Amino acid sequence: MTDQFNTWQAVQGEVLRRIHARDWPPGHPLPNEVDLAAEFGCARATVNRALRALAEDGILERRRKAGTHVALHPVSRATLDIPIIRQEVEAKGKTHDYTLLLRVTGDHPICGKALHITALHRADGAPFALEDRWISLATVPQATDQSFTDHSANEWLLAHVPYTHGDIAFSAQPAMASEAEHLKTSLGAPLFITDRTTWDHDRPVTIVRLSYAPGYSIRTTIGERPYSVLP
Amino acid sequence: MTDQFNTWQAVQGEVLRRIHARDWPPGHPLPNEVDLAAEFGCARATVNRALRALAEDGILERRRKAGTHVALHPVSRATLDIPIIRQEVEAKGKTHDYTLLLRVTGDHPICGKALHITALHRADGAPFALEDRWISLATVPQATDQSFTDHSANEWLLAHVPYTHGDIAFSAQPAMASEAEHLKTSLGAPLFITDRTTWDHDRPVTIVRLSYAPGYSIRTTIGERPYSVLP
DNA sequence: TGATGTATTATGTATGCACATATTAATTTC
DNA sequence: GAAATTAATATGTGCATACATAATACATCA
Repeated sequence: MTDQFNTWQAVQGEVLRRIHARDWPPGHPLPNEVDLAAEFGCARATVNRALRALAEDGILERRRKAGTHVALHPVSRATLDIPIIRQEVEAKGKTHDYTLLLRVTGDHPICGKALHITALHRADGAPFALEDRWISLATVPQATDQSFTDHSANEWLLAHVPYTHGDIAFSAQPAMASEAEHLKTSLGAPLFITDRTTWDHDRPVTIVRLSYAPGYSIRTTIGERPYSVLP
Repeated sequence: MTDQFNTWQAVQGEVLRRIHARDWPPGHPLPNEVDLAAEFGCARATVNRALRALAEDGILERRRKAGTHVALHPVSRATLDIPIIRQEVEAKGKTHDYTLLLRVTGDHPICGKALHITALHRADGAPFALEDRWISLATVPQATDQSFTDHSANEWLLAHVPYTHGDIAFSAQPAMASEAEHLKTSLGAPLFITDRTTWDHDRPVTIVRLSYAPGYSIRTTIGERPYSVLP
């Protein structure tokens, strides 16, 4: 016990320091929790807390009995916060504006009988994103009562309809005629697209495609963590 | 204590169930940890573990003294795993192939004196992604000794050079002349772009732009979690 | 030799307790 | 009445202990 590291952040900082200093290079096994706890002069639970957090970030790999190793290929694990569009626009210091373009009922291969909505989001008056959404009426019958003229379906759904899980895909697609028209860009211009499907257990809730105006990007960070909290 | 929920997963499942069932709608306060522990018949630490995990996922918001509330706008929090390109290609069941196109030294506004590398990644022979990279020679002098003809800089850096943090941006950009040529697509075609910068403390390590061939998308899921692990 | 069962081991997690800390609410002071 | 002080409270975290569980390593047996 050369030093005292008695908070889990301090332990985590010291482990990170050793990894960065290449005392423990990629693939290298760490001492077991009991030994580390003895060395750091803290409880095993504290070491566990620190190592578990690092494993969740993809920096360490842990297997029962096999022990803890520094990840061989430390996949950059980034956390994306996907806000509602109004918040996204307002976070840029611009005013959000919303126009409903279409609201009809129709059939969708996944949603079944569904409300089909198209809307345009603007930031300071300029086109920001085009929303093309299907809301399953089997799962969300109360959507029929909503006009979606004042507030976006995005926001109303989050606040009033629960979901258990979903999936998102990001891609780059050429602007189709309707997209080019509403986003005031040229046909075939590169658009950043997000396709999202959300479910409540096994029932589809909504399927939405957001086409962002040219110049849009999403940003995030990797490995940003309190570093080396010395005791 | 109506029922016994003595694992943190069981507690988490029950809390999620109540949120989804709208017993606790968005913005609603939860009972404090002591009361929940009494109700669930478990230790407070177990409740804490469950609620902390939900807060990390953005489902709950917790503040000391103020208590725990169901998130008002449960921002979809998605975790992206950004693998090295070889793994990404091989995960699709294709064979990865790599060609170094350029390797010169030059100056970069952020990296300073740097190694400039351009390379093409292929999947089953078809262009997959174009890599345009600067490696700071002040931070990574040993890069000079690497030819980068056999293995990608991507992989070598991860295995041999530590970094503490970085940032990533995703966007859609029209193909420039060199991109169109190497990715065998037309000028101005929509490309999915990732720009990444990594740092070791305050020193830049590498700056890389990956331009993916048309049709590429990244996918992830939200809220995918073991649900309702009953006791 | 090869398959199978068993012991060992490192992590995973529950418990009860204690104290730390942030933040709100109440109270006092000017 | 406003500002500063104090008290109350919910979460945050540490510790020691115990047992659970997964996975490896070893021994056993056909």
